[in-house]
Amino acid sequence: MIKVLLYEDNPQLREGLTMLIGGSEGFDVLAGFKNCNNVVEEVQAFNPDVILMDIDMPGVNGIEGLKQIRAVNTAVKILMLTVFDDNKNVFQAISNGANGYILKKTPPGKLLEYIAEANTGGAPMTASVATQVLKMFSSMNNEKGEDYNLSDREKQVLQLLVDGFSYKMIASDMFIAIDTVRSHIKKIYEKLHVNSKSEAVAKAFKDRII
Amino acid sequence: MIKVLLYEDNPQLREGLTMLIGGSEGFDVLAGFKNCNNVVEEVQAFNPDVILMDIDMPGVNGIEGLKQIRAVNTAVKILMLTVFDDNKNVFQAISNGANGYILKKTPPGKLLEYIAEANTGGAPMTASVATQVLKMFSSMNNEKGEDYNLSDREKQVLQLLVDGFSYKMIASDMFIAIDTVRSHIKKIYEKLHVNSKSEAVAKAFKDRII
DNA sequence: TCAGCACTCACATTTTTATGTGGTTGCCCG
DNA sequence: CGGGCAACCACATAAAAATGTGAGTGCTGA
Repeated sequence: MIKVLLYEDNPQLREGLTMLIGGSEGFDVLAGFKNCNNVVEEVQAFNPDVILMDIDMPGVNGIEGLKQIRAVNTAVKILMLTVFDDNKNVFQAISNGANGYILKKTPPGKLLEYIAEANTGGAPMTASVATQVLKMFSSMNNEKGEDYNLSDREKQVLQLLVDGFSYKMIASDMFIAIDTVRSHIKKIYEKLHVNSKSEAVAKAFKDRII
Repeated sequence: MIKVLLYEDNPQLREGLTMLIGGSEGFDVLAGFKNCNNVVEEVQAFNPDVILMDIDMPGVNGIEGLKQIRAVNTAVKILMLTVFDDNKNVFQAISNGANGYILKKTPPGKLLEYIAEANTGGAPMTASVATQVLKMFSSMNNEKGEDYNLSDREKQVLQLLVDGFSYKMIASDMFIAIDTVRSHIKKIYEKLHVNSKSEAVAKAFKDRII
């Protein structure tokens, strides 16, 4: 039995969802609320498996509610439910630990499926939302700079530098002499056009070499 | 009629997929290939709507194939198909413009649904993959974990360290004595729980202090 | 087969960092 | 008004890193 908590300001929709979900085999609607003003207390009191959270609500909105819940509970599954799949809200929601993001126009059958999916650790998303997420993701990560073509060994050394290892530690970790570590590092500096450990580390992060 | 192109090295699976998809109403399998060695030419010749792309193939693998296609064609929908939902591949795939990422264990009915969804601009994803994507996303965007409460001056010094400045340079840049730089840095190390410049730099990046 | 390159190691020297132990100012807040 | 703290400075020493020069091995590809 999947225990569901509802947050939705529209009384008709809230009723409708309660009927639909509560009337289905395997689902139980614990309660429904019209805003997130006491969301933390309510979640703690009811201890649901899945929360359906509308975004556009008066008072404390869904994103804010999501944050508040996540501040004290990272286990409960939270499905954002909204009319629009606007970029900003999607971004905010998933950045703050929402487990899924579905549109209100989702057909009833699908909705139940999504809730079940979220409950078992999935991340149900309306297709259009998924598309947005992928776009955001790829736009964020596309500018891998140059290659610097470090050799495997050099990459390995650089990784250890990033992890805060000293030359001595790297040497013992890689089973080579400390002087060998030195020459690797000298080579790395040449390739990255830097001349200190910390610059190399910074560059490794900036250019996502590691 | 959705025109589909298949890339899958396993002959049985390729045949099976061809049967399944080609035998379904509204779908047409144009061709199937066992590797991506001539992927660009093939895609241009057949001009499919959707490409099903296996990741683990000998020769040019699926990720590489994806890149090559995207270099010349950003319109065709590409669905990655794989046995594992390992982090690295998912990341690579979506960073390079895949439209979806589904596991081979996906039931036949779902598969057709996914292809149709991709064709209409959706981003079908196996739930476990979607979960991963959300995790990656939120881990990339989580606002600075701890605070470490560095003072303004300390933040300034750390910033210069990240920029590759030596103590001497920091001193002249900030118009303070090198010994003052030292004491600032010692304090920073205490607060960040590190004991070397490069560790501090790494932490600055990881925890987005800068 | 020969040049190029990655990888390995050695020795020496200088520079930079890290650590420790002091101290002085000036500000804010109880 | 006095304690706490950020910011400043000094001296000393040990450890680590950076730089230079040189050299052997083994693989690869022209």
